[in-house]
Amino acid sequence: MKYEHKPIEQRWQQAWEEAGIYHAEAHSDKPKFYALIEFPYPSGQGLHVGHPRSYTALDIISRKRRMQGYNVLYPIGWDAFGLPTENFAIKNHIHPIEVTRKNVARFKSQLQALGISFDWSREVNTTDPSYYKWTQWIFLQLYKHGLAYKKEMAVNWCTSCKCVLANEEVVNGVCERCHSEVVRRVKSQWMLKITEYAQRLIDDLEMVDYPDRVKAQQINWIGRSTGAEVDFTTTTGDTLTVYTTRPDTLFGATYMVISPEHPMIEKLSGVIENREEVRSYQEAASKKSDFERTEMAKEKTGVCIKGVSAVNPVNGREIPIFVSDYVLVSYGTGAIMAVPAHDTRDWDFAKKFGLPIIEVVQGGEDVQQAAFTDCATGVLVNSDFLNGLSVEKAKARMIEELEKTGKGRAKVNYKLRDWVFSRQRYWGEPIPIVHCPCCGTVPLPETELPLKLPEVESYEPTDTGESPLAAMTDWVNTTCPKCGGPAKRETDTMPQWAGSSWYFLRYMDPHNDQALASKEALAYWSPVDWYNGGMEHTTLHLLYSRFWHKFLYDIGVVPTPEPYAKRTSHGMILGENGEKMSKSRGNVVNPDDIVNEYGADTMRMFEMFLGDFENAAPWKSSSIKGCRRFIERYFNLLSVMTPEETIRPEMEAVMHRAIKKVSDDVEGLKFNTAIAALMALINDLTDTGSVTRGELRVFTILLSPFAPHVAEEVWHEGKLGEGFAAQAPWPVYDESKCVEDTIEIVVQVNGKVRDKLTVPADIEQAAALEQAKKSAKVQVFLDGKTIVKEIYIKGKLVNIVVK
RNA sequence: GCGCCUGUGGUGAAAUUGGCAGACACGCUGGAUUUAGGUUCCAGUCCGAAAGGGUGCAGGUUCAAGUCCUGUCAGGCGCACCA
Repeated sequence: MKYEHKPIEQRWQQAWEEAGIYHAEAHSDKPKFYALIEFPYPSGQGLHVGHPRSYTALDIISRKRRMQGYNVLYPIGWDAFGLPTENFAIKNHIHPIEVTRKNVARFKSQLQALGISFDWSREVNTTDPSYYKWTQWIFLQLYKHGLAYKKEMAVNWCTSCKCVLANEEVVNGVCERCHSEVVRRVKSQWMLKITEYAQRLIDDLEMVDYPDRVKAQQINWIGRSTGAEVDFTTTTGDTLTVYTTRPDTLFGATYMVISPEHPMIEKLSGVIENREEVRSYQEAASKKSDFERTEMAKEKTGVCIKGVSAVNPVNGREIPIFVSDYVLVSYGTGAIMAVPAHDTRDWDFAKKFGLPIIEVVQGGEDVQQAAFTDCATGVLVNSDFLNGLSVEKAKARMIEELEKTGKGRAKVNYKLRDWVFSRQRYWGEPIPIVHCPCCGTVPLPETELPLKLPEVESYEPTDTGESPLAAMTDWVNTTCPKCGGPAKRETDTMPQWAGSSWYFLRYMDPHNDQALASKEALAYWSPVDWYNGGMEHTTLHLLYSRFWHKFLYDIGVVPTPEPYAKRTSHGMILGENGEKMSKSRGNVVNPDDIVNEYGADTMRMFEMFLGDFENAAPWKSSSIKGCRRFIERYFNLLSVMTPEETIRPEMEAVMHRAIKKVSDDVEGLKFNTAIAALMALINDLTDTGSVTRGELRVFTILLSPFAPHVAEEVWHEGKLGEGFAAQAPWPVYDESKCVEDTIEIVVQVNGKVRDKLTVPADIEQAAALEQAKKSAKVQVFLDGKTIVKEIYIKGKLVNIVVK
């Protein structure tokens, strides 16, 4: 019988579906296991080879868990709102609903062809009104708790998408999605107060099992810093508050800098002598894109504000105030005290404008030549009561002094900004808010959810910065839920991150129309036990959803403070040339071609065998054959199977070791070495020319999470057991059977291998050494030398050190 | 600048965490089966005749280092005028 993947894979996919064996049970006495992968955006390109890497990995885990007696939830859905769909729809004059429906159908068939054991009965779609009803509901709760607010502010505006972007979506000054220029625009935007959760988002990382690199990146992004706010008075009698992480250097402040957007400029415009100069600088700064403004190593620019100066609160010294765009309005107080001796940016600025540089921390080179920024070794000088203190102590002492005199206070700051939550596009969740001329901003009553997107012909983005929904007057004009008078709907929609911030909750109870999920379902399934996804979402989706979940926890909707107990991250699959796969590079591989030619089982094995799951791995088409060959060799075992139900004694140790190796490696995401172990095992089995039914049964179970279709076929053809292979109990290894009676140990002389001995596995030091010294090969190197030291590592080696 | 990761045969990679470097696979070489081979099977395959030498480079710790420490080079990822 020849291995033919197509009929085998079709047959079992259908049989599993009909039997519904991958459906999670709503109630069960079994322990629960919730495995989650990042649900895909159903793009027009279809499935990418990167998708199956993640999906197959957790499929293997999920299948193993089922076989270990867990009630497993491994769901799938569609993160289907988003710009590519909308743009495609506009270009081709097809409604986004229709585009989405088609793309979903394609993705679905592609995923089903891979034999991923998703529970398709719980499929969700973020664009489904019965789904986004609850996205809108969560928004209303955020609004009611003061965490959603509308604010006029400078935002990132993508010139191509014609839409605002969150800070997280701007990469190197360009749009993360389309790589077009991002400029600053002042707009009224809906914001979510993620900053309110900054500290908890850091602290609670302690409660979860995430890779260190993920935690580090989130902590970095949140960017906590500790320091002090210091109040400077101005010669006009106003207060200018700055934030600094180096209050110890306050005596070295020789000038101040405020950002071009700082409100003080407006306030003091009457006394500023060089108003025009300042104003034109402000204008120039506002025209710059984020990229221009933050470009590295650029020349500092600025203007000295004439007619007003600041007074250093600790020494009464009067110092000039500058306006410069190297100070950001969005961080701290938008104003700084400049200590050029100990800050490189201030130093650059001071040098350019000829400002004094006063050393207050000793220990570096000449501060006139370069700023000395090392906090660890310096000692304070020129600083009155701080003189002689270490930087660390001086910081504490200064804060104490400031608090005592009321001129400042300890302060913690975060780089994290609030989340810009509105988008000026059609294909997103409408924000359920009404603007009433009498009542102001009015939330839609929950009973009116979902607020559906209007079905219209045209939804092109506008250049004016208004959402396309604004043009749909029938929809926009409404009545105020509060006073009943005429009012207008909010026309911005939510970003794509909205629907994905809570989708894992919906899977727990996907058809509930009373709540986003029932209390019972949430209590049973929470938290997600294992979430695998890409590193690229670390400071986007992963952070956003942790924020939403914490909020939902606070208002009593969900039972756990963290959504995901364990997070792992797969590496990217690169093109065969080692570069990122992309159309322009011409190195894209279509997963359909592999599935057609070699079969889903080979495709799955191959992607898992590629390399370390957590690191990037280049595609290597030549090794697909190796996986296919392995599956064929396995399939052919059927023809040499003998009817014995037992495992032959000489196979016992290799068998148990393979069970242990595969079981452990799967848990540690070491799929490549788990497969290597299966390959080694089949080599051992085929060396003997035959296999017993008992051996083939164990092998089939071990293989089935990786290559479920062929395993199922062999299970039935070989009559290896009742029911499906996919439901067979996972084998348990016997530690005592993993070891052979005799082992080989290495004998080294001075660290060099000189002989290998076959000895009883439990041999003790004295016996091992004695036998080692008897070896003729070893004696050559001992001859005429004195033994200085003898080392014995049990079961491994003997090392004799001679002189 | 800050944070993180990687560097091992011709190739993708392993190495029980300090104990035989190169498992497993691809490729290649030779042989067998076959009318044929882009099939299957068997043998070989880090370099070197050997002694020996080999994990980006230079040191160090250790009986023993791919693994630990110091320095350095190269590549990648994230953040970045965050005071």
